[in-house]
Amino acid sequence: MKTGRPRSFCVENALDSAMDVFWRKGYQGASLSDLTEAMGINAPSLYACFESKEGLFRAVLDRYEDIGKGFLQEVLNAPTSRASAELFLKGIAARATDPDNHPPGCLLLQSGLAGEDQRIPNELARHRAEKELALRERFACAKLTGDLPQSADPAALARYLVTVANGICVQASAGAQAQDLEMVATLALAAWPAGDTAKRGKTAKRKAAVAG
Amino acid sequence: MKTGRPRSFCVENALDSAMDVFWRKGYQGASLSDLTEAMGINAPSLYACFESKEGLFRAVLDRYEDIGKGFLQEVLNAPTSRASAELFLKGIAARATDPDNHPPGCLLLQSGLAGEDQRIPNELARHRAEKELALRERFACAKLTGDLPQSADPAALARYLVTVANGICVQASAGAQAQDLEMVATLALAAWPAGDTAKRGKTAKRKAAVAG
DNA sequence: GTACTTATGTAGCAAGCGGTACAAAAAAAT
DNA sequence: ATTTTTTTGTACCGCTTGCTACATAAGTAC
Repeated sequence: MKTGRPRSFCVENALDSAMDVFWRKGYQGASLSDLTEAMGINAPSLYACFESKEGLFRAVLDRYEDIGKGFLQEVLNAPTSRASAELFLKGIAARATDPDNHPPGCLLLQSGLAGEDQRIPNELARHRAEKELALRERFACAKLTGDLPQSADPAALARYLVTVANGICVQASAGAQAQDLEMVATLALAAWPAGDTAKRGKTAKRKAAVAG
Repeated sequence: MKTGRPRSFCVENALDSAMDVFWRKGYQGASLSDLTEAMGINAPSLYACFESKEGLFRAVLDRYEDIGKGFLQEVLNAPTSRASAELFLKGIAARATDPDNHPPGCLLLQSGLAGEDQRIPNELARHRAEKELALRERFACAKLTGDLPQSADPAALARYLVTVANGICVQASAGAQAQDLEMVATLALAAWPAGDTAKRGKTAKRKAAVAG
Protein backbone atom coordinates (compact mmCIF):
# COMPACT_ATOMS: atom_id res chain seq x y z
CA MET A 1 0.00 0.00 0.00
CA LYS A 2 1.03 3.59 -0.50
CA THR A 3 2.85 5.13 2.40
CA GLY A 4 2.70 8.71 3.66
CA ARG A 5 -0.05 10.94 4.89
CA PRO A 6 -3.24 10.30 2.95
CA ARG A 7 -4.80 12.99 0.81
CA SER A 8 -7.58 14.72 2.65
CA PHE A 9 -9.73 15.60 -0.37
CA CYS A 10 -11.38 13.74 -3.23
CA VAL A 11 -9.55 14.51 -6.47
CA GLU A 12 -12.64 14.15 -8.63
CA ASN A 13 -14.75 16.41 -6.47
CA ALA A 14 -11.94 18.94 -6.48
CA LEU A 15 -11.72 18.75 -10.27
CA ASP A 16 -15.45 19.30 -10.55
CA SER A 17 -15.21 22.39 -8.38
CA ALA A 18 -12.27 23.67 -10.41
CA MET A 19 -14.16 22.97 -13.62
CA ASP A 20 -17.00 25.14 -12.43
CA VAL A 21 -14.62 28.01 -11.75
CA PHE A 22 -12.83 27.73 -15.12
CA TRP A 23 -16.19 27.49 -16.82
CA ARG A 24 -17.58 30.64 -15.26
CA LYS A 25 -14.43 32.76 -15.30
CA GLY A 26 -12.29 31.35 -18.10
CA TYR A 27 -8.74 30.13 -17.72
CA GLN A 28 -7.17 33.51 -17.16
CA GLY A 29 -10.03 34.83 -15.09
CA ALA A 30 -9.79 31.95 -12.65
CA SER A 31 -7.29 32.96 -10.00
CA LEU A 32 -5.48 30.56 -7.71
CA SER A 33 -7.46 31.86 -4.77
CA ASP A 34 -10.72 31.33 -6.67
CA LEU A 35 -9.68 27.76 -7.37
CA THR A 36 -8.37 26.81 -3.94
CA GLU A 37 -11.40 28.32 -2.27
CA ALA A 38 -13.82 26.43 -4.53
CA MET A 39 -11.86 23.20 -4.16
CA GLY A 40 -11.65 23.60 -0.40
CA ILE A 41 -7.89 23.10 -0.26
CA ASN A 42 -4.76 25.22 0.13
CA ALA A 43 -2.34 26.12 -2.60
CA PRO A 44 0.40 23.59 -1.65
CA SER A 45 -2.10 20.72 -1.88
CA LEU A 46 -3.13 21.92 -5.30
CA TYR A 47 0.45 22.12 -6.51
CA ALA A 48 1.41 18.76 -5.00
CA CYS A 49 -1.45 17.15 -6.89
CA PHE A 50 -1.57 19.06 -10.19
CA GLU A 51 1.86 20.69 -10.60
CA SER A 52 0.59 24.08 -11.72
CA LYS A 53 -2.48 26.04 -12.71
CA GLU A 54 -2.09 24.78 -16.24
CA GLY A 55 -1.67 21.21 -14.97
CA LEU A 56 -4.88 21.53 -13.02
CA PHE A 57 -6.63 22.87 -16.08
CA ARG A 58 -5.48 19.95 -18.19
CA ALA A 59 -6.71 17.54 -15.54
CA VAL A 60 -10.04 19.36 -15.60
CA LEU A 61 -10.14 19.03 -19.39
CA ASP A 62 -9.48 15.30 -19.15
CA ARG A 63 -12.31 14.94 -16.70
CA TYR A 64 -14.55 17.03 -18.91
CA GLU A 65 -13.89 14.74 -21.85
CA ASP A 66 -14.48 11.69 -19.70
CA ILE A 67 -17.90 13.01 -18.74
CA GLY A 68 -18.82 13.83 -22.34
CA LYS A 69 -17.51 10.57 -23.79
CA GLY A 70 -20.83 8.78 -23.38
CA PHE A 71 -22.71 11.48 -25.22
CA LEU A 72 -20.36 11.42 -28.18
CA GLN A 73 -20.58 7.63 -28.40
CA GLU A 74 -24.34 7.83 -28.37
CA VAL A 75 -24.19 10.33 -31.23
CA LEU A 76 -21.81 8.21 -33.29
CA ASN A 77 -23.85 5.06 -32.72
CA ALA A 78 -27.08 6.54 -34.02
CA PRO A 79 -28.59 4.44 -36.83
CA THR A 80 -28.31 7.11 -39.53
CA SER A 81 -26.12 10.10 -40.18
CA ARG A 82 -29.21 12.25 -39.98
CA ALA A 83 -30.02 10.82 -36.55
CA SER A 84 -26.42 11.42 -35.48
CA ALA A 85 -26.62 15.02 -36.57
CA GLU A 86 -29.90 15.53 -34.76
CA LEU A 87 -28.73 13.87 -31.57
CA PHE A 88 -25.57 15.92 -31.69
CA LEU A 89 -27.08 19.35 -32.20
CA LYS A 90 -30.06 18.87 -29.91
CA GLY A 91 -27.85 17.24 -27.30
CA ILE A 92 -25.47 20.20 -27.40
CA ALA A 93 -28.38 22.63 -27.17
CA ALA A 94 -29.77 20.78 -24.15
CA ARG A 95 -26.44 20.35 -22.40
CA ALA A 96 -25.29 23.92 -23.00
CA THR A 97 -28.42 25.21 -21.28
CA ASP A 98 -28.68 22.60 -18.55
CA PRO A 99 -28.99 24.65 -15.37
CA ASP A 100 -27.83 21.75 -13.18
CA ASN A 101 -24.17 20.95 -12.61
CA HIS A 102 -22.69 23.42 -15.03
CA PRO A 103 -22.78 27.07 -16.02
CA PRO A 104 -24.30 27.78 -19.44
CA GLY A 105 -22.18 27.21 -22.53
CA CYS A 106 -19.29 24.85 -23.07
CA LEU A 107 -16.05 24.64 -21.14
CA LEU A 108 -14.06 24.32 -24.36
CA LEU A 109 -15.21 27.78 -25.41
CA GLN A 110 -15.68 29.53 -22.09
CA SER A 111 -12.15 28.78 -21.03
CA GLY A 112 -10.87 31.12 -23.68
CA LEU A 113 -10.62 31.66 -27.42
CA ALA A 114 -7.72 34.03 -26.84
CA GLY A 115 -5.08 34.54 -24.22
CA GLU A 116 -1.75 36.14 -23.39
CA ASP A 117 -0.16 33.04 -24.79
CA GLN A 118 -1.91 30.80 -27.29
CA ARG A 119 -1.27 27.45 -25.61
CA ILE A 120 -4.61 27.11 -23.86
CA PRO A 121 -6.71 28.30 -26.84
CA ASN A 122 -4.77 25.88 -29.02
CA GLU A 123 -5.35 23.01 -26.63
CA LEU A 124 -9.06 23.77 -26.58
CA ALA A 125 -9.19 23.95 -30.36
CA ARG A 126 -7.49 20.56 -30.53
CA HIS A 127 -10.18 19.06 -28.31
CA ARG A 128 -12.91 20.50 -30.50
CA ALA A 129 -11.21 19.25 -33.64
CA GLU A 130 -11.20 15.71 -32.23
CA LYS A 131 -14.96 15.68 -32.20
CA GLU A 132 -15.11 17.04 -35.71
CA LEU A 133 -12.85 14.20 -36.82
CA ALA A 134 -15.06 11.59 -35.16
CA LEU A 135 -18.11 12.98 -36.93
CA ARG A 136 -16.30 13.09 -40.25
CA GLU A 137 -15.45 9.42 -39.97
CA ARG A 138 -19.00 8.63 -39.02
CA PHE A 139 -20.27 10.36 -42.15
CA ALA A 140 -17.65 8.78 -44.37
CA CYS A 141 -19.03 5.41 -43.30
CA ALA A 142 -22.55 6.65 -43.97
CA LYS A 143 -21.56 7.35 -47.56
CA LEU A 144 -20.47 3.75 -48.05
CA THR A 145 -23.85 2.41 -46.94
CA GLY A 146 -25.80 4.91 -49.02
CA ASP A 147 -27.11 6.57 -45.89
CA LEU A 148 -25.51 9.68 -47.36
CA PRO A 149 -25.45 10.39 -51.11
CA GLN A 150 -22.21 10.11 -53.09
CA SER A 151 -22.32 13.86 -53.57
CA ALA A 152 -22.07 14.41 -49.80
CA ASP A 153 -18.83 15.78 -48.34
CA PRO A 154 -18.25 14.17 -44.92
CA ALA A 155 -15.61 16.71 -43.92
CA ALA A 156 -17.88 19.62 -44.81
CA LEU A 157 -20.84 18.10 -42.99
CA ALA A 158 -18.78 17.46 -39.86
CA ARG A 159 -17.39 20.96 -39.97
CA TYR A 160 -20.86 22.34 -40.43
CA LEU A 161 -22.15 20.52 -37.36
CA VAL A 162 -19.36 21.56 -35.03
CA THR A 163 -19.66 25.11 -36.32
CA VAL A 164 -23.35 25.21 -35.47
CA ALA A 165 -22.65 23.49 -32.17
CA ASN A 166 -20.05 26.09 -31.26
CA GLY A 167 -22.48 28.83 -32.20
CA ILE A 168 -25.12 27.25 -30.00
CA CYS A 169 -22.69 27.22 -27.08
CA VAL A 170 -21.89 30.88 -27.61
CA GLN A 171 -25.58 31.72 -27.58
CA ALA A 172 -26.12 29.63 -24.47
CA SER A 173 -23.35 31.40 -22.62
CA ALA A 174 -25.03 34.69 -23.49
CA GLY A 175 -28.22 33.47 -21.83
CA ALA A 176 -30.22 31.96 -24.71
CA GLN A 177 -33.10 29.69 -23.72
CA ALA A 178 -33.04 25.94 -24.27
CA GLN A 179 -36.12 25.95 -26.49
CA ASP A 180 -34.73 28.71 -28.69
CA LEU A 181 -31.53 26.79 -29.22
CA GLU A 182 -33.38 23.60 -29.97
CA MET A 183 -35.20 25.55 -32.65
CA VAL A 184 -31.84 26.61 -34.05
CA ALA A 185 -30.78 22.97 -34.10
CA THR A 186 -33.96 22.02 -35.94
CA LEU A 187 -33.37 24.73 -38.51
CA ALA A 188 -29.77 23.67 -38.99
CA LEU A 189 -30.91 20.11 -39.66
CA ALA A 190 -33.08 21.26 -42.54
CA ALA A 191 -29.84 21.59 -44.47
CA TRP A 192 -29.07 17.90 -44.05
CA PRO A 193 -28.76 16.02 -47.35
CA ALA A 194 -31.24 13.25 -48.14
CA GLY A 195 -29.97 9.66 -48.31
CA ASP A 196 -29.16 7.95 -51.59
CA THR A 197 -32.24 5.74 -51.81
CA ALA A 198 -31.10 4.00 -54.99
CA LYS A 199 -28.07 2.55 -53.27
CA ARG A 200 -29.62 1.98 -49.86
CA GLY A 201 -30.57 -1.53 -48.69
CA LYS A 202 -33.86 -2.38 -46.96
CA THR A 203 -32.36 -2.36 -43.45
CA ALA A 204 -30.84 1.07 -43.83
CA LYS A 205 -34.09 2.32 -45.30
CA ARG A 206 -36.12 1.14 -42.33
CA LYS A 207 -33.63 2.63 -39.88
CA ALA A 208 -33.76 5.96 -41.67
CA ALA A 209 -37.53 6.00 -41.60
CA VAL A 210 -37.60 5.42 -37.86
CA ALA A 211 -35.02 8.11 -37.14
CA GLY A 212 -36.91 10.46 -39.51
CA MET B 1 -9.45 76.81 -30.45
CA LYS B 2 -8.66 74.35 -27.71
CA THR B 3 -5.92 75.42 -25.37
CA GLY B 4 -3.22 73.29 -23.74
CA ARG B 5 -0.52 71.04 -25.06
CA PRO B 6 -1.77 69.15 -28.09
CA ARG B 7 -2.09 65.37 -28.07
CA SER B 8 0.91 63.77 -29.68
CA PHE B 9 -0.83 60.68 -31.06
CA CYS B 10 -3.77 59.92 -33.35
CA VAL B 11 -6.66 58.54 -31.33
CA GLU B 12 -7.98 56.38 -34.13
CA ASN B 13 -4.63 54.83 -34.90
CA ALA B 14 -4.17 54.17 -31.21
CA LEU B 15 -7.59 52.51 -31.03
CA ASP B 16 -6.74 50.33 -34.00
CA SER B 17 -3.56 49.19 -32.31
CA ALA B 18 -5.41 48.50 -29.07
CA MET B 19 -8.08 46.60 -31.00
CA ASP B 20 -5.45 44.32 -32.41
CA VAL B 21 -4.13 43.54 -28.93
CA PHE B 22 -7.59 42.87 -27.45
CA TRP B 23 -8.40 40.74 -30.46
CA ARG B 24 -5.34 38.54 -30.14
CA LYS B 25 -5.17 38.31 -26.35
CA GLY B 26 -8.68 38.90 -25.13
CA TYR B 27 -9.73 41.58 -22.65
CA GLN B 28 -8.11 40.03 -19.64
CA GLY B 29 -5.07 38.79 -21.50
CA ALA B 30 -4.29 42.28 -22.77
CA SER B 31 -2.13 43.96 -20.16
CA LEU B 32 -1.62 47.67 -19.85
CA SER B 33 1.98 47.29 -20.96
CA ASP B 34 0.85 45.31 -24.01
CA LEU B 35 -1.56 48.07 -24.85
CA THR B 36 0.67 51.06 -24.25
CA GLU B 37 3.50 49.43 -26.19
CA ALA B 38 1.26 48.68 -29.17
CA MET B 39 -0.29 52.14 -29.07
CA GLY B 40 3.10 53.81 -28.78
CA ILE B 41 2.13 55.90 -25.78
CA ASN B 42 2.67 55.88 -22.01
CA ALA B 43 0.14 54.91 -19.42
CA PRO B 44 -0.75 58.46 -18.30
CA SER B 45 -1.64 59.42 -21.88
CA LEU B 46 -3.86 56.38 -22.13
CA TYR B 47 -5.64 57.21 -18.89
CA ALA B 48 -6.04 60.88 -19.74
CA CYS B 49 -7.74 59.90 -22.99
CA PHE B 50 -9.72 56.78 -22.07
CA GLU B 51 -10.15 56.85 -18.29
CA SER B 52 -9.34 53.18 -17.68
CA LYS B 53 -8.61 49.87 -19.34
CA GLU B 54 -12.34 49.24 -19.56
CA GLY B 55 -12.90 52.73 -20.98
CA LEU B 56 -10.31 52.05 -23.65
CA PHE B 57 -11.99 48.75 -24.45
CA ARG B 58 -15.38 50.40 -24.85
CA ALA B 59 -13.86 52.98 -27.16
CA VAL B 60 -12.32 50.13 -29.16
CA LEU B 61 -15.71 48.45 -29.29
CA ASP B 62 -17.33 51.64 -30.59
CA ARG B 63 -14.73 51.90 -33.29
CA TYR B 64 -15.21 48.24 -34.15
CA GLU B 65 -18.92 48.78 -34.64
CA ASP B 66 -18.26 51.88 -36.71
CA ILE B 67 -16.06 49.88 -39.05
CA GLY B 68 -18.61 47.06 -39.35
CA LYS B 69 -21.61 49.35 -39.83
CA GLY B 70 -21.30 49.43 -43.60
CA PHE B 71 -21.25 45.67 -43.86
CA LEU B 72 -24.40 45.28 -41.77
CA GLN B 73 -26.21 47.90 -43.84
CA GLU B 74 -25.24 46.14 -47.01
CA VAL B 75 -26.64 42.91 -45.58
CA LEU B 76 -29.90 44.52 -44.51
CA ASN B 77 -30.34 46.26 -47.85
CA ALA B 78 -30.06 43.08 -49.90
CA PRO B 79 -33.07 42.58 -52.21
CA THR B 80 -34.31 39.37 -50.58
CA SER B 81 -34.06 37.76 -47.17
CA ARG B 82 -32.21 34.91 -48.79
CA ALA B 83 -29.69 37.32 -50.27
CA SER B 84 -29.34 38.99 -46.88
CA ALA B 85 -28.65 35.67 -45.24
CA GLU B 86 -26.10 34.75 -47.86
CA LEU B 87 -24.33 38.09 -47.75
CA PHE B 88 -24.27 37.89 -43.98
CA LEU B 89 -22.84 34.39 -43.59
CA LYS B 90 -20.39 34.59 -46.47
CA GLY B 91 -19.33 38.06 -45.40
CA ILE B 92 -18.67 36.85 -41.87
CA ALA B 93 -16.72 33.88 -43.19
CA ALA B 94 -14.60 36.13 -45.38
CA ARG B 95 -14.05 38.79 -42.73
CA ALA B 96 -13.26 36.33 -39.97
CA THR B 97 -10.47 34.85 -42.07
CA ASP B 98 -9.19 38.04 -43.66
CA PRO B 99 -5.45 37.98 -42.97
CA ASP B 100 -5.12 41.73 -43.44
CA ASN B 101 -5.82 44.23 -40.71
CA HIS B 102 -7.15 41.81 -38.15
CA PRO B 103 -6.38 38.54 -36.38
CA PRO B 104 -8.69 35.64 -37.27
CA GLY B 105 -12.12 35.46 -35.65
CA CYS B 106 -14.29 38.23 -34.30
CA LEU B 107 -13.43 40.79 -31.64
CA LEU B 108 -16.83 40.30 -30.00
CA LEU B 109 -15.95 36.68 -29.26
CA GLN B 110 -12.19 36.81 -28.88
CA SER B 111 -12.40 39.45 -26.20
CA GLY B 112 -13.99 36.95 -23.88
CA LEU B 113 -17.05 34.80 -23.30
CA ALA B 114 -16.16 34.58 -19.63
CA GLY B 115 -14.28 36.69 -17.14
CA GLU B 116 -13.59 37.36 -13.49
CA ASP B 117 -16.56 39.65 -13.59
CA GLN B 118 -19.32 39.35 -16.17
CA ARG B 119 -19.47 42.94 -17.31
CA ILE B 120 -17.34 42.60 -20.43
CA PRO B 121 -18.92 39.31 -21.59
CA ASN B 122 -22.32 40.89 -21.06
CA GLU B 123 -21.37 43.97 -23.03
CA LEU B 124 -20.15 41.80 -25.88
CA ALA B 125 -23.32 39.74 -25.83
CA ARG B 126 -25.36 42.94 -26.03
CA HIS B 127 -23.49 43.99 -29.16
CA ARG B 128 -24.11 40.61 -30.76
CA ALA B 129 -27.79 40.74 -29.83
CA GLU B 130 -28.12 44.08 -31.60
CA LYS B 131 -27.24 42.46 -34.89
CA GLU B 132 -29.67 39.65 -34.27
CA LEU B 133 -32.39 42.20 -33.70
CA ALA B 134 -31.60 44.01 -36.95
CA LEU B 135 -31.82 40.76 -38.88
CA ARG B 136 -35.08 39.83 -37.17
CA GLU B 137 -36.65 43.09 -38.26
CA ARG B 138 -35.34 42.60 -41.77
CA PHE B 139 -37.01 39.18 -41.93
CA ALA B 140 -40.23 40.42 -40.39
CA CYS B 141 -40.46 42.86 -43.29
CA ALA B 142 -39.70 40.05 -45.73
CA LYS B 143 -42.73 38.19 -44.43
CA LEU B 144 -44.99 41.11 -45.28
CA THR B 145 -43.84 41.18 -48.89
CA GLY B 146 -44.10 37.41 -49.31
CA ASP B 147 -40.35 37.15 -49.67
CA LEU B 148 -40.62 34.80 -46.71
CA PRO B 149 -43.59 32.44 -46.22
CA GLN B 150 -46.17 33.10 -43.52
CA SER B 151 -44.91 30.01 -41.74
CA ALA B 152 -41.46 31.58 -41.32
CA ASP B 153 -40.33 32.70 -37.86
CA PRO B 154 -38.19 35.85 -38.24
CA ALA B 155 -36.83 35.60 -34.70
CA ALA B 156 -35.80 31.98 -35.21
CA LEU B 157 -34.20 32.73 -38.57
CA ALA B 158 -32.24 35.66 -37.17
CA ARG B 159 -31.12 33.60 -34.21
CA TYR B 160 -30.09 30.82 -36.54
CA LEU B 161 -27.94 33.12 -38.62
CA VAL B 162 -26.11 34.73 -35.73
CA THR B 163 -25.58 31.31 -34.20
CA VAL B 164 -23.96 30.02 -37.37
CA ALA B 165 -22.01 33.26 -37.69
CA ASN B 166 -20.68 32.91 -34.15
CA GLY B 167 -19.73 29.33 -34.89
CA ILE B 168 -17.90 30.43 -38.01
CA CYS B 169 -15.94 32.98 -35.99
CA VAL B 170 -14.97 30.33 -33.45
CA GLN B 171 -13.72 28.09 -36.24
CA ALA B 172 -11.82 30.96 -37.82
CA SER B 173 -10.07 31.78 -34.58
CA ALA B 174 -9.00 28.14 -34.39
CA GLY B 175 -7.36 28.48 -37.79
CA ALA B 176 -10.07 27.29 -40.21
CA GLN B 177 -9.55 28.21 -43.86
CA ALA B 178 -11.68 30.78 -45.65
CA GLN B 179 -12.91 28.33 -48.28
CA ASP B 180 -13.92 25.77 -45.66
CA LEU B 181 -15.96 28.36 -43.82
CA GLU B 182 -17.57 29.56 -47.01
CA MET B 183 -18.65 25.96 -47.54
CA VAL B 184 -20.15 25.96 -44.07
CA ALA B 185 -22.05 29.12 -44.96
CA THR B 186 -23.35 27.53 -48.14
CA LEU B 187 -24.52 24.47 -46.24
CA ALA B 188 -26.22 26.61 -43.64
CA LEU B 189 -28.10 28.46 -46.36
CA ALA B 190 -29.58 25.19 -47.61
CA ALA B 191 -31.87 25.43 -44.60
CA TRP B 192 -33.31 28.73 -45.78
CA PRO B 193 -37.07 28.64 -46.38
CA ALA B 194 -38.40 29.21 -49.89
CA GLY B 195 -40.36 32.37 -50.58
CA ASP B 196 -44.17 32.42 -50.71
CA THR B 197 -44.52 32.64 -54.49
CA ALA B 198 -48.32 32.89 -54.35
CA LYS B 199 -48.14 36.17 -52.49
CA ARG B 200 -45.08 37.59 -54.15
CA GLY B 201 -45.37 40.42 -56.71
CA LYS B 202 -43.46 40.57 -60.00
CA THR B 203 -40.77 42.94 -58.72
CA ALA B 204 -39.91 40.80 -55.72
CA LYS B 205 -39.83 37.76 -57.98
CA ARG B 206 -37.34 39.32 -60.34
CA LYS B 207 -35.14 40.50 -57.48
CA ALA B 208 -35.12 37.05 -56.00
CA ALA B 209 -34.13 35.50 -59.30
CA VAL B 210 -31.18 37.85 -59.64
CA ALA B 211 -29.99 37.25 -56.09
CA GLY B 212 -30.41 33.53 -56.62
C1' DG C 1 6.62 88.40 -22.15
C1' DT C 2 3.38 86.03 -18.28
C1' DA C 3 -0.51 83.24 -17.05
C1' DC C 4 -3.20 79.32 -18.04
C1' DT C 5 -4.30 74.82 -19.75
C1' DT C 6 -3.52 70.30 -21.18
C1' DA C 7 -0.36 66.32 -22.47
C1' DT C 8 3.81 63.94 -21.61
C1' DG C 9 7.61 60.96 -19.45
C1' DT C 10 9.52 59.17 -15.17
C1' DA C 11 8.98 56.75 -11.47
C1' DG C 12 6.40 54.31 -8.35
C1' DC C 13 2.04 52.91 -5.73
C1' DA C 14 -0.98 49.08 -3.39
C1' DA C 15 -2.96 44.84 -4.53
C1' DG C 16 -3.17 40.56 -6.50
C1' DC C 17 -0.90 37.11 -9.19
C1' DG C 18 1.21 32.21 -9.65
C1' DG C 19 4.04 29.60 -6.98
C1' DT C 20 7.02 27.85 -2.79
C1' DA C 21 9.85 27.08 1.84
C1' DC C 22 9.12 25.09 5.92
C1' DA C 23 7.65 22.73 9.82
C1' DA C 24 3.88 20.15 11.81
C1' DA C 25 0.77 16.21 11.02
C1' DA C 26 -0.71 11.66 9.66
C1' DA C 27 -0.28 7.58 7.72
C1' DA C 28 2.79 2.95 6.56
C1' DA C 29 7.24 0.40 7.28
C1' DT C 30 10.66 -1.37 10.26
C1' DA D 1 8.87 3.30 19.28
C1' DT D 2 11.37 5.09 15.59
C1' DT D 3 12.01 6.01 10.84
C1' DT D 4 10.24 7.13 6.39
C1' DT D 5 7.07 9.14 3.29
C1' DT D 6 3.66 12.16 1.84
C1' DT D 7 0.16 15.90 2.80
C1' DT D 8 -1.23 19.84 5.17
C1' DG D 9 -1.51 24.77 6.87
C1' DT D 10 1.00 29.09 7.54
C1' DA D 11 3.40 32.49 5.85
C1' DC D 12 5.69 34.49 2.35
C1' DC D 13 8.39 35.11 -2.23
C1' DG D 14 9.30 37.95 -6.56
C1' DC D 15 6.69 39.75 -10.14
C1' DT D 16 3.07 41.82 -12.76
C1' DT D 17 -1.14 44.05 -12.65
C1' DG D 18 -4.06 48.38 -13.27
C1' DC D 19 -3.36 52.84 -12.10
C1' DT D 20 -1.42 57.56 -10.50
C1' DA D 21 1.59 61.62 -8.35
C1' DC D 22 4.49 64.83 -9.98
C1' DA D 23 7.34 67.77 -12.45
C1' DT D 24 8.10 69.22 -17.11
C1' DA D 25 6.89 70.29 -21.96
C1' DA D 26 4.10 72.48 -25.38
C1' DG D 27 0.64 74.72 -26.88
C1' DT D 28 -3.16 79.15 -26.52
C1' DA D 29 -4.80 83.64 -24.31
C1' DC D 30 -3.88 88.06 -22.88
